[in-house]
Amino acid sequence: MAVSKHVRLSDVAAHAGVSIKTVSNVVNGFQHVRPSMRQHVQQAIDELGYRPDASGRTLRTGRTGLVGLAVPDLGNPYFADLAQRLVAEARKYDMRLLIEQTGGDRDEEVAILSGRGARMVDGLIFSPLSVHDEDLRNRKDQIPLVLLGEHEGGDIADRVDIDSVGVAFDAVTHLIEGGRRRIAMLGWVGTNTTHVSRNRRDGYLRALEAAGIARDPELIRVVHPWGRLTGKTAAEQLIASGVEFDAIFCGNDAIALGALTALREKNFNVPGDVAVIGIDNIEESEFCVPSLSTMAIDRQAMAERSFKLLHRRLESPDGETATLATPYALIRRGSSNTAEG
Amino acid sequence: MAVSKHVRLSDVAAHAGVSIKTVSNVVNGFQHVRPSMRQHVQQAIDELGYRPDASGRTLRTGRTGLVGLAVPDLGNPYFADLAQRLVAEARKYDMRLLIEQTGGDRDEEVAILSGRGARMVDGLIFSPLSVHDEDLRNRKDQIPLVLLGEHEGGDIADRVDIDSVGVAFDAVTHLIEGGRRRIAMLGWVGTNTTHVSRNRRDGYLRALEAAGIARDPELIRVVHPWGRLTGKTAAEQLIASGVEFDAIFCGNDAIALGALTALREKNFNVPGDVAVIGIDNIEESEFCVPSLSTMAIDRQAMAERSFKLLHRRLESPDGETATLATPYALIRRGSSNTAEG
DNA sequence: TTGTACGCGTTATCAG
DNA sequence: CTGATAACGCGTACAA
Repeated sequence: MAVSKHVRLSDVAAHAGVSIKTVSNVVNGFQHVRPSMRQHVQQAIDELGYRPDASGRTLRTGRTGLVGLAVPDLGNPYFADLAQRLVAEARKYDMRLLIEQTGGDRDEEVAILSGRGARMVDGLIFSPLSVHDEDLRNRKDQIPLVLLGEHEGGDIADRVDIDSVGVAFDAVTHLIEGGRRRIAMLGWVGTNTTHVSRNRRDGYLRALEAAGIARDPELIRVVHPWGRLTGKTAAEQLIASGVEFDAIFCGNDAIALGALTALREKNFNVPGDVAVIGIDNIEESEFCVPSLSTMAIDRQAMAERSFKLLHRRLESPDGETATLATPYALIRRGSSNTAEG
Repeated sequence: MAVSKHVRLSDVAAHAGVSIKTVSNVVNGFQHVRPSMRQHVQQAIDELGYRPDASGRTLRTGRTGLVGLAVPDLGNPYFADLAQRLVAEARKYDMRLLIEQTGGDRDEEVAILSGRGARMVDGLIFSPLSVHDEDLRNRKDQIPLVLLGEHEGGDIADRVDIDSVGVAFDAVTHLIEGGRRRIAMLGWVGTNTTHVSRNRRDGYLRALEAAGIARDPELIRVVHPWGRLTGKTAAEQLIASGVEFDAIFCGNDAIALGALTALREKNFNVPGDVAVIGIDNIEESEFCVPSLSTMAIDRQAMAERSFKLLHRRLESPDGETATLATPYALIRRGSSNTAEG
């Protein structure tokens, strides 16, 4: 230890020959300080290299300037991109982001909801995967919460909503409009698990129904967890099962990229024999061969709206909760371009 | 406001009919507390829903339990993967990660080095891009610093080192051993900028020299910033320039993926006509067509060693600085497999 | 416009 | 083994 003690507000005050209050006024950019005094104090601050202490300030004001971001996995390009935009957005509000990874595990998600240990963040932006509505309602922590993703229950918290049913509906409808009738879905995970899987399956089924196409349970394949390798395996099993199919709708782009690999290895022509579409529009989808048609979900809008909601909630903690919808759009690329087939 | 005041240590103490110190002892798992007393206090804690306050604790102990991570860009899969591992590693030390994005901008990097605003982290893990040695030496902030990446100056701080010269040397030597002689490099950014570019160029040149191959300035192409699109453009310009080449060594995988796209569009056969190798081993490199040969840099080891160094420094702030080397290895894949050509 | 004094919630010292 | 009390650094009534 020993070497360098911290420079305190009182040290600056002593050095400048003024009171603590005056230094504090200068540091916090208070209005009514004489310019000459301001300059004098600023010089003392610079000379001593004073920098305000976060904990003292937090203890006094109750604000940390930190926002928690809880996502399943930063290694997932979708969440990495989202995190990047949220970090950038946070700076506009003079805040910083504390990252938590849940692994999509329910216990982990619940632990984070209850604030894991310490009141350290002013708010939490949370992209849940396995957590239940009751967990959300039962949470002990009272800090502002913004939920990202599937809209499930009622007005538990502010939300930035992704209409997965609509997204899936549009994706599958695009395949149908391309003349496909035997459309497989890769990405079912079972009834008891994530909303996102269920919603995307619902959208898939509704699109089939709207087009008067009968559903075939053989075409709905489990993928768990959602990833490139699991997607590839599921596609291989689909092929091996001998079921007839002319298109694959995938729960996300990672699954779709895995499916593309499987199809290529089995010498299927995409999109000639089989059309493929994913969801997320991760960067790679634009560059793979063939390029992957997908549903773009506006992550920049998600980031901006998350902080808009959070900021509003910090200003007035007791207002009504709000839900903001996230724009999405079909991206037509090679994997579903029947003109090329 | 109004609704829920925080539950303090003293509230628990009053509720349990004991002193603050005793409650604190229980909370912090102190040794010498009677089991019956411990249970009694724990019950009071649960009933009141008490949870310790981070700022008060920090103010007293001087520890925040937060570690800053400063990287150029989380959207880059390399840094996203690194961040993911660091977040996971942090939890083993009961710490959390605060993410900062520098954009590789020097001013931004310097600002983060001086602690931007508040003493809020116990240490900083920093992957610099543009910052100079003098900036590192001049930094005001005294918190423990772990530098990630190119080893440049002396013992400014603890380091987790990447031997970029050696990495590039191995990559280019692999191409040479495959019979290539006209090897282009995509990823030069000019003399005044990042160390990583300079070091990888040095490795490239040394490998050529070791094999007795003359260097050709025409083959060294600028790419800035390092990305997929810029890589593709640089490859297109290389092709358009009419220079003869039979291999491309790329500064990183993103550039290489862009180059692969350009080569495919111009109907080059990879690896038949042109072999390609990158650096980083991002996930996509394994799945693209043809799969991309690359140099794997052990990011898991980097994450573990970063925290090892940080922890050591927190324990003994005045010890000698250490530099730990990061393992790396050649990953042979389709893009350089001459047997397939 | 500037100075004084207090409290935010925690941990550490030291006496009992 | 437990209790009283003093810091930690800051912001802010309130007084001047």
